[in-house]
Amino acid sequence: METLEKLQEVKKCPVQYVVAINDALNAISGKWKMPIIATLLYEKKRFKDLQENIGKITPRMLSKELKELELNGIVTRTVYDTTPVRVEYQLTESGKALNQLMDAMIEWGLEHRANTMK
Amino acid sequence: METLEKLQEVKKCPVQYVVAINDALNAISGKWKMPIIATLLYEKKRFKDLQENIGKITPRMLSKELKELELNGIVTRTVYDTTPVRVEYQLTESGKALNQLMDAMIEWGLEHRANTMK
DNA sequence: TATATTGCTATACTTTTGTATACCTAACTG
DNA sequence: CAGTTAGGTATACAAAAGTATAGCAATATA
Repeated sequence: METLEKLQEVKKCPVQYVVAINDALNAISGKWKMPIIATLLYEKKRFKDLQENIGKITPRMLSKELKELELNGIVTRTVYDTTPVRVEYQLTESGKALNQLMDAMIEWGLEHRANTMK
Repeated sequence: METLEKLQEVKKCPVQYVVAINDALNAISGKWKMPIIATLLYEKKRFKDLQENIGKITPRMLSKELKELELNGIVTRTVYDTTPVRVEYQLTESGKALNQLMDAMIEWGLEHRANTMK
């Protein structure tokens, strides 16, 4: 019986699902990833634009987060060979698809507030 | 033009949405919340059951996380006045509803792996 | 009486995450 | 030629998150 339960659990949650959830968490966790992604959902932006849009973020954090997002395939960084150089950040397909995930979070969040207030 | 853009942004993302996303992030962020919630999705459990199911979590972390989850309305804690006392943890409606959010994360995660491998 | 189990808490520590402040290069602006 | 802008980096530090280890009260079990 115990073994059966374990088997059912395994059936319900294969390893790739765990990995998938982990990837998603890595994509959105932390203080600044959501603001950055949300800003880029609207349109691609330059470093300074992001800084101004987001507000209190330090250049160090913005730089660090953008690097991580790029490494994780959420954002692409394009350097234009103009003078002065322009650097543009935009969401990849995966990055844009986070929109759906944000919707699911909003849905849950609103419902949760409704639940806990009643 | 700039002001218009700002207005559009506000329209697209009202404050309650930001709050909702924040609530969702608080519910699922960190190393242990997902494992705990996933375990409880299956059925309500006692402290020791959770410890055994999850594996390497220390009692300190489990205790801390459960308290936080309870405070945030994700989990309820019930003490049965038996000898010895039994304490059972189970998901609230909001807690159970995180299932949908997990599905969205899995969907995104799988698609993301497919994207980045191609 | 000695040991085990449940449901934790206490203390001290390490690691990760985020902040503050200053600075750099290359170009352009007045 | 001093100051500004873009796109950052370097260094030091503070705060948050997580780990390791020990212990405790109340019962139950051998």
